[in-house]
Amino acid sequence: MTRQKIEIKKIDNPTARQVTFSKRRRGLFKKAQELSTLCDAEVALIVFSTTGRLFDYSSSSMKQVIDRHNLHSQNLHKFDQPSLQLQLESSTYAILSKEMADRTRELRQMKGEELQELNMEELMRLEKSLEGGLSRVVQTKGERLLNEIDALRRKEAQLTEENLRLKQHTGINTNVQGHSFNTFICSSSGDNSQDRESSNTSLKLGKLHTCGTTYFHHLPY
Amino acid sequence: MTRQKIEIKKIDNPTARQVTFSKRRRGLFKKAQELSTLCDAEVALIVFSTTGRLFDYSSSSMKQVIDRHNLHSQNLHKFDQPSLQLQLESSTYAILSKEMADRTRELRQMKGEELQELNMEELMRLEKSLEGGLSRVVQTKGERLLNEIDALRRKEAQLTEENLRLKQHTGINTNVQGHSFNTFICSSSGDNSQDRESSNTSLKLGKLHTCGTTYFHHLPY
DNA sequence: GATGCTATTTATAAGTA
DNA sequence: TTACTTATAAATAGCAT
Repeated sequence: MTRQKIEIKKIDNPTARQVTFSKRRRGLFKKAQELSTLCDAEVALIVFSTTGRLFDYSSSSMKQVIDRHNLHSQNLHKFDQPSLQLQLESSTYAILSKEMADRTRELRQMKGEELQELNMEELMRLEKSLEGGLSRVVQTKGERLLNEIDALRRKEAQLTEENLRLKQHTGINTNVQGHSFNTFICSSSGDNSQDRESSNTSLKLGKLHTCGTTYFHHLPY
Repeated sequence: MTRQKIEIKKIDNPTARQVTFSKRRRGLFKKAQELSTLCDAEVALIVFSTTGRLFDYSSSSMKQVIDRHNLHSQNLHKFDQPSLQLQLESSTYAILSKEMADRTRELRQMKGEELQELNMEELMRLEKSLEGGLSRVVQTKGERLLNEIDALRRKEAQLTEENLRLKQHTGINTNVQGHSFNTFICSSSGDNSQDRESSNTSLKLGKLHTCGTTYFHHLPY
């Protein structure tokens, strides 16, 4: 394909054939890998040289891909096993397979793909579902963060107290100020410096919920 | 590899990913075939798209290549003689079940359930995913609605013009008022009785409005 | 989804080391 | 066999349809 265009037919010269095999094999495997990475596809490639050497590649596991391939192609000739057991298996497989397809599609749609096949009503239902999920996720995240903050604040209080006790014991007089985490994080509103107990958690939760999406994005998480 | 060099990592845009998949898949299969022809090699290639579609190629027969591959790699697990067919099937079944479970869980999590088993990082990733999906859904909805509105406007203009012409021809002086569609959509109580065309679309719009999630607020997505 | 169109990037046939 | 080089053929990313 370069210095000179070549015809696609078996290369006569064994040496040249071997060289070409080596080069093109690499190219092929590279392309296979790129396809799987770029397009999130499952790829398996098996090559035997004339001399019988094996080269293979699989984006996941060769066994998995081959199994999956068997599944797909067995649909074309699934008549060849009168075994009842097998029949049952294949029918459960069919059911599973269908459910799988449904779920996959639903998942992709929740990620905003394949929307063209939805009508307006379904689109709105999807939107509602996403809003619901998002709101719950955001709330969970908020709760999680508040809990951590609360825990930290307790620890702060505890440490401060301990500190104080130590200072009294040693008679050293250092002035250590404890920052309120509230103030630190949500400096928007009033002065919260005196609430060191969890009582304000519920309050904050409500606030989170109301405020909606981006809340703690500036937190060091 | 052309207009611009691309990085080999999963393509974010689903549409672009699909296009690339289609193009590169062809290229890959062509190369596989060329290798087998030029170098007299035995080649098997299996590709599953993200959507689960199967594409395969084999220079001889897929079964033959896979069997040969098993021979070579069986050094690693040559103990599984009982029934290769059954083993394959039951393992595929296991794989399918597992995938099914994964997908079900992911789906539930997108709907805001079972969030407790996610750590903060996963939670944030989920949030991002939801935001992305929601934004795409909202955008699709908006585009769809705008298109309909546009179509209706055109029809309105056309009908109005025709109406005028007819009136001039017949000399009849009927007073028909053309509603602005804007007005039409936003007024909940209006009298729509004179819309004789595409009444079903108008209806849909009305219904949508009633369904009333946020309406055009999201359009600029 | 696919197809067609470039401007570029890649792959690679031949040859050389 | 493997590793470079180079001129050229192929593949393909980004767009438009």
